[in-house]
Amino acid sequence: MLIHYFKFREKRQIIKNNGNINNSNNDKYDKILNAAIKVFAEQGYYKSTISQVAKEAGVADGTIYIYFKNKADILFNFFSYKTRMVFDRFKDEVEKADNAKDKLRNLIRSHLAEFQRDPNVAVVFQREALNARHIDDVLIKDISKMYLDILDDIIRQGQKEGYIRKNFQKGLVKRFILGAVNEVINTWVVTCGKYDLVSMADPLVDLYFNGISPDKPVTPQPG
Amino acid sequence: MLIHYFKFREKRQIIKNNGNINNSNNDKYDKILNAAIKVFAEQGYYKSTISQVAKEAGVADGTIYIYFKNKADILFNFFSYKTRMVFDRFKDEVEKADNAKDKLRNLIRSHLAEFQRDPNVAVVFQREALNARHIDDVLIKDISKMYLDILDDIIRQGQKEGYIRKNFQKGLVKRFILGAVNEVINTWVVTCGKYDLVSMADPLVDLYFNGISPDKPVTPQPG
Amino acid sequence: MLIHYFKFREKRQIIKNNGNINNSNNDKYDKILNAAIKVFAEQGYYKSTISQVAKEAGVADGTIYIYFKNKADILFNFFSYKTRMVFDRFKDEVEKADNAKDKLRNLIRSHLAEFQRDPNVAVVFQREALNARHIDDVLIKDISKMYLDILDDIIRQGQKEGYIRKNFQKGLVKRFILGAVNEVINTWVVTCGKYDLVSMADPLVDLYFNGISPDKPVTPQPG
Amino acid sequence: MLIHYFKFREKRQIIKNNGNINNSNNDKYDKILNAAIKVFAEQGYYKSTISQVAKEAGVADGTIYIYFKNKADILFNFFSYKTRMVFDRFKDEVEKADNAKDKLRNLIRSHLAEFQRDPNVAVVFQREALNARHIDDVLIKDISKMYLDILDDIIRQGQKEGYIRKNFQKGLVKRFILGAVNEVINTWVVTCGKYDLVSMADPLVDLYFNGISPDKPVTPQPG
DNA sequence: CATGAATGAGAATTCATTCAT
DNA sequence: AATGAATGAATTCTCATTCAT
Repeated sequence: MLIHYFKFREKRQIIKNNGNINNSNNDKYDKILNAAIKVFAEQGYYKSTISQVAKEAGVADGTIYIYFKNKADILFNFFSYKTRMVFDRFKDEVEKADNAKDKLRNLIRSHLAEFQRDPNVAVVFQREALNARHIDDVLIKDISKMYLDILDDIIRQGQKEGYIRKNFQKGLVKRFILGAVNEVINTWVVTCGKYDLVSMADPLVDLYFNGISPDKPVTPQPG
Repeated sequence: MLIHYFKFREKRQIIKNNGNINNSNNDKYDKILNAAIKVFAEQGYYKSTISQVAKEAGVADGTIYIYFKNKADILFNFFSYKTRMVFDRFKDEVEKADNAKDKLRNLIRSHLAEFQRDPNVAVVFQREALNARHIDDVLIKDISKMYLDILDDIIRQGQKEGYIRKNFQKGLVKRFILGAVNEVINTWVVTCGKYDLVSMADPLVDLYFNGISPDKPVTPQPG
Repeated sequence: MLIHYFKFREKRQIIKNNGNINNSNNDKYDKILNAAIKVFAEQGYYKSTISQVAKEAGVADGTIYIYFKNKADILFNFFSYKTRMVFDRFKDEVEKADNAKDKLRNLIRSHLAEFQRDPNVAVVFQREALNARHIDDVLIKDISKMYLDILDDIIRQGQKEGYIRKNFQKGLVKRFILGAVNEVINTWVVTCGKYDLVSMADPLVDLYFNGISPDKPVTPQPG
Repeated sequence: MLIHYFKFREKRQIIKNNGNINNSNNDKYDKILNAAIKVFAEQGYYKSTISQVAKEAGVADGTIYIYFKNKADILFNFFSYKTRMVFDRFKDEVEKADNAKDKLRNLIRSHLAEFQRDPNVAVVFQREALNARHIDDVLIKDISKMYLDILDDIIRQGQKEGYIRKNFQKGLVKRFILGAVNEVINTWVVTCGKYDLVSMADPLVDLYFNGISPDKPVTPQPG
């Protein structure tokens, strides 16, 4: 599926790049993708119809099939195009910090900020990524891995630096971190964005590092 | 919606209880529900068809409509009947412990054990609960709340006992705990249950309490 | 179809007469038929279900198939058994009068009285007879003919007696009379029996005989 | 329901009017409606299936749902679109005459002519209007009322002019007139249009005005 | 005879996708 | 490229009828 996708993507790249900068084709691609995200966010992927997406995008039903292979391909493009962009931004933010602690803080902050900035993307990502994960979609696993790889680097660095202890399975810690952010986002989404999501970043990072215990018994542990 | 459900449930109770112990009606209700869970787990709710569920259950398509109002009602019954049972068991396990630390450990353990015991239930619950949450389903919110209420009690008790610090938003901590277990379960589900899920309980609880920091306050130690 | 029916009827006669006077089988046949009439009257034949009829009759769904070949057969029995009884009573009433004028009045009176007495029978008869007529059902045509034959006799006698003029197609006059009563009944049915139907008999017969003209120019016409 | 209908109709008007004179959209709407009328006439509304209508119209099943909301809506459109047209023609014909007698004659003539011209319309109208009347359909009652209102005007005028006597319930007379035409049409329909329906108009109107009595008051004359 | 759970053929309806314009 | 009417496969759901108990 992924291979097929990239073949297809290639073709689209041609479409997308075959002209001037204010490429109107590219515009339409984005218009449809954004419309789809909105509709998918509101109704879920399966309950959404191509007609609804077309209407939201202000194009004819048939036009969608010029820019996307089929309905599933819209979701596919969402994950690869949209989220890849987002994850790249995460990486950039992480790079800006020096130590693991600040890197993790930056990751969580930009993660929450990104999803707060575009709740529809948040909804679709959170919901459909989970679906796709269970259905075993190569692309999704790829994308999940991107995030986990960022975390991996941070943890490794943190352990070197002594900010992070070493006596645990790294895999578990990554789930622990990712799961908590996701749940915070999901809850925020369900409340329809009633509070400031980014303000959750610091308390959350605090919990990551120090847990819920009041204060730790200080037994010295060499780094 | 919940009220409607209970009215309907009542009717089914009559069917389910009107006979001997080897009640074949009850059998069929369970047979269909379990078949549905299996099919839903494999394909997702929307891609699953009634015919597939019927075939899996070894009954005719029409038979399903004797025991369930419609396709959605199967999911509805799954959440209320199946998960209510599960959550009651969680509560029982929690009760068995005295202090908050042990209670949380018991909760996480039984949670992981339960889902390891029946991975299909796990898959459907994790995936469709999230879907339903975004679509605002009263029942699902009810069920989510049950879990969060258990956590609430534990945290409150832990704060009294001194096991848990007080300087945080309780809401955030609950997400922090729930999100991490969920992610651990999801990951396990995606690997098709290749490792022992329950063994994750203790390390996870350790992370909840102590976080990822080493046990003593450290000064950054360049690697 | 009619032949088939009588074969079937025969079998039922056996059922109906195979015992004591308070034959409980016969009771059940009537109970179902009456329940069906009520349900059909409320919802129409096609929208009514066997389950509804069974519930109304206080029997199990399957029991209906002991007394009736299938759903259509219930309607069939309604027309043959119920309406045949009614039409026999019409004939009796007509016989009680001597001259054509009184005979027609008696017919119309008993017709309206009968339908007023049992509105459900009226509804089903009026509605389904028309349906059946267009679908060309032998039995229905038979029954319609019974009524028209009564009318035929009356008109013939009236013409002999000089009460009824001769210069018209008899067929048309019969439609003219039957159509008017039917419409009066239908209107009454639609108003849910809000007024006294029988009181319409005399004015209607007056219209049959004298029409809507104020008074006729008297040109002598030898009988 | 009527309101809902007009909202829907509006949408269709857009479809129907958005083009050239040989509007193929309009064609298809008519093609389906006429096909439906034919199929409904042959089998009755409930026994007819969408597939049959589609086949008769030479379109795919799904196409029907572009032009009609659902199966019931086809019947609905038949009554409002087709019969409204017919009734307007009735009114026009009535207007052409001066006195009540001629007006009634024109009404009956055009009524019979119209139904003779298109027997399928006649069948469906006669049968389904009756069904709908018992089920209480706003539109049908509306349409029935249109006819009764025309009659009302004629009777009122006739009473002023002296053509029609005054000593009766107007409601009854209207049923009397309508019922007779309907029955004449129904009988003609059942015979599959074997004779000339319009030729029944004059004798029928004669019966309306003069009834079945001979032209002078008679003393019973034993046959 | 009576029951009513089970059946499965059949109907309405939806909607992704195509293709002539 | 863009359109949107048309398509028909696929799905849900109903309900007359059967048959084991």
